[in-house]
Amino acid sequence: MVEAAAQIVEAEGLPALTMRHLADKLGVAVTSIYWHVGNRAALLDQLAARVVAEIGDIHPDGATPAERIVSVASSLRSRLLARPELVWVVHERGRTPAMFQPAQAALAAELGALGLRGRRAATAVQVIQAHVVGSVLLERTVSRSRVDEVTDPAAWGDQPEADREMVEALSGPLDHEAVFRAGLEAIVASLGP
Amino acid sequence: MVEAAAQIVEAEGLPALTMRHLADKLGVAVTSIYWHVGNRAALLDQLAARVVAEIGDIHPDGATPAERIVSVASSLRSRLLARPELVWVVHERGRTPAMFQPAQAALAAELGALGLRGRRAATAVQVIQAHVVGSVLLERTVSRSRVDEVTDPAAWGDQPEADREMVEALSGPLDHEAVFRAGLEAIVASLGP
DNA sequence: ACCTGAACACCGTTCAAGT
DNA sequence: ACCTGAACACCGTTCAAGT
Repeated sequence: MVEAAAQIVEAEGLPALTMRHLADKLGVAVTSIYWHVGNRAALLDQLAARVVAEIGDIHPDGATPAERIVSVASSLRSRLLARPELVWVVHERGRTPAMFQPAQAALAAELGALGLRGRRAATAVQVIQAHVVGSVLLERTVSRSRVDEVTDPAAWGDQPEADREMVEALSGPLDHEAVFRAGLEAIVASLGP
Repeated sequence: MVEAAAQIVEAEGLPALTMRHLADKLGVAVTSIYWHVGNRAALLDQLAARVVAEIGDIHPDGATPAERIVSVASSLRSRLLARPELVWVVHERGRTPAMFQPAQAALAAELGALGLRGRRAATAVQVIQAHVVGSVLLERTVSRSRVDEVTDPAAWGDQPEADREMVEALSGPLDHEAVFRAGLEAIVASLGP
């Protein structure tokens, strides 16, 4: 039942998850769903709980603290990218902090190994988290938008002295992986002594 | 009419913007709205266009390129934080790239002054943009969530060797401004020679 | 040119009724 | 314990009809 709901959300988007659509998929009357889950909000909460558990299953990898920080951030990123619609449900139900808590704990341990403590460590955890979230959101944003807008360098037209190669790099297909890595490296570099 | 819609969205949230609610506020029949704007999607597009124009009105300030980069990122951040619900409409209507384009152009100019060109400059623009977006999203996320979750250090309980002061800093009220500045400084520092 | 009410298909949800 | 159909209040939207 929750599984069927998850399939609908990931395949057709959250708006497609109507109680009637779900009932049809299960071959059951709409009202039967209410007996099992209460209502739509409760159903979304169960969906969110699943994703929170999945995303929270962190396994840091690497020989040094810096490598393990990159590892945690990278796997967090790829998991968020793998289930975008369900991650959105988590956010909408206000469970984002719970989803990120295990990654925060893992990052905290590595930052401690780097000698960072207290408020400085807490800030570093959040900077890394913001970078992961921001780059994932931008990557998803591009895939949502109309191509003619992302691709059209004409939007830069009123700046004649603009760097042509850069404009093209920002207008064409973006290298999200490179952006993610560059930002992460800058952050990790700032942590050192 | 678009103004009334904007007020509803910012004050009561996007779900509260129903055609009937808007008609009531305007003292008019529901169907009259359709004559003016077509349908709900078109109304949201007009709303989005307004916000895109507002957010896009960038005025870099500062004596050095680095200072002006910080200025652009900071004013972008505060504008996004000032109208969260309407910014969300922009995102949902796929106009996020248009909303950020002027900031990208301003950042590009400053990066050029720092000697960055081509793909490297394009990546830097996106890293900065991701940082702004990520920190804004996290700040908004916290205000949405149940307090007991954000505040409860017990979630860290299974890690006895955890840094107490850091856990408290991550559990209590967060200093979003500090996170924003720390990340931005790390990124800007990575741009130099 | 602008506004209206009636009507339609679609929502989430409740409830009494069945097995 | 589990499922059902009928019914309700709410959506967005269309359309013929008014001024």
